Amino acid sequence: MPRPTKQSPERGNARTRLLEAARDVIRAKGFAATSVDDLCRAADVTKGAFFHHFESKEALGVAAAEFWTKEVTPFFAAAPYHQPAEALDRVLAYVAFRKAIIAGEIHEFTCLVGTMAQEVHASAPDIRDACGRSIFGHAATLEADIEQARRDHGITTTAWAAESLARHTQAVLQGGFVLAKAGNDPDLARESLDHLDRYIRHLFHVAEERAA
Amino acid sequence: MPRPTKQSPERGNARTRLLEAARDVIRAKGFAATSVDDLCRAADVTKGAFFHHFESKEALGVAAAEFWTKEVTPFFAAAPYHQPAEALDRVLAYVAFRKAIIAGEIHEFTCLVGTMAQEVHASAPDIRDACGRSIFGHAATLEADIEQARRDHGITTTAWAAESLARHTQAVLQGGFVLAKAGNDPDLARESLDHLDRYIRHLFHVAEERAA
DNA sequence: TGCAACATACCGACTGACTGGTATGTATAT
DNA sequence: ATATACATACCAGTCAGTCGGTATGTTGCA
Repeated sequence: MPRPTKQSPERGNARTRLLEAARDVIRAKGFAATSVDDLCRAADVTKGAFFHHFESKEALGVAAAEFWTKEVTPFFAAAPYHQPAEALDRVLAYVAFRKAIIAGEIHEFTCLVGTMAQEVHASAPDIRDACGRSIFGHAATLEADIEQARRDHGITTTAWAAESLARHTQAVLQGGFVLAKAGNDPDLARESLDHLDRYIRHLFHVAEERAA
Repeated sequence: MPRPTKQSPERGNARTRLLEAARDVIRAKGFAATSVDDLCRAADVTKGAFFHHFESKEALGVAAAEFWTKEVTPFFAAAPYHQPAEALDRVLAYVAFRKAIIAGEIHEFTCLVGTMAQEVHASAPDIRDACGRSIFGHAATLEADIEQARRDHGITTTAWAAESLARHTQAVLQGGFVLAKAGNDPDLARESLDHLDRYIRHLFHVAEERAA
């Protein structure tokens, strides 16, 4: 929709710059504490540009969640955890990959949509739902491999379903992020992924030494 | 410190009323989106009273986290999950208890300090640290039972420590809350606790049918 | 016992900075 | 000519925080 502009063609259009700023600033400060002016400053655009592209701050929140989805979907689709031939190995490689990309500052590796959902769940249902679609949509990308792993390993229990385990991986991730923030230590997020890895191996009756 | 007052002795003093209001309003709206006036209105006190008791909004945030700790500590200390004779049963009963108290509206059963920590982790270190003390202090109350269960069941692995598993229970809880908010469905929090229960049983090599 | 001196607990009008949002104007591409 | 993509100035409301004041209880001394 937006055309390239001559004012700052090297940095993309104002809409994209605002969404990138939202992704970065909101993860650090939260949605409510991030003002429209903060975003304009970070994106180096004026307020007129902001309200040209977004009808309201809440509309930007929805767009930011959708932008996040559009960024992470190809990122995970291209990630190396899909390579193992066996489905369970792909699931374990996913967990290992999520652990590996926990690096740098906390606001850099944590999840925009988890942060926003927790903050606005009651006051901005549109943003909350966009965040929900992002999280559960991502969880759904794990289901096929989990289902295949169940078949491969002859798992027939109805105690847990692939869909449920997929969601649980996201809960552990989000919870790890909360603890990492509360303790100001990224290792706290990694630690819970180690437990998740061990849990999944238990579910499929494989030893911990098996390579992911 | 505060003495009883004649102006409104029936509702407790202004400080306590403000902390109760903070506990309830911040869980629903988030810290940044909750204004001092919101809290004064909810607590039925004036702004003068607010700033008489709290030097700043941030100071209230710290006090609210500490108030939360002081409320939940006796609540969990008196809970029935301590009754089983065997340590592992107490740990499993804790998970079952956390699942059982997920009831009512989302903002009623979710965790104040998890919510606040996620929101202010970078902008208000004092609040973040108070939240961290609350979460990790609560986690620590589980360590003795987990350690005892390890001994009872002859678990000698160094792959996971009692301290780490205790923290992981909190991560699963916090992550479950995030998913419940994003999906606007408390069942999403309960679901992850079922996985946690199954994980712990796996770790101690006990069947799922064992009563908690 | 009485009373001055003080401390605590609150009240609510006020301030200046900042908020999300708007109105209007202009440059550029088609 | 018209639509898009901005820019600038501005607005009314809200924000955290301040300040002078009052009501009520406590302390210590005569």
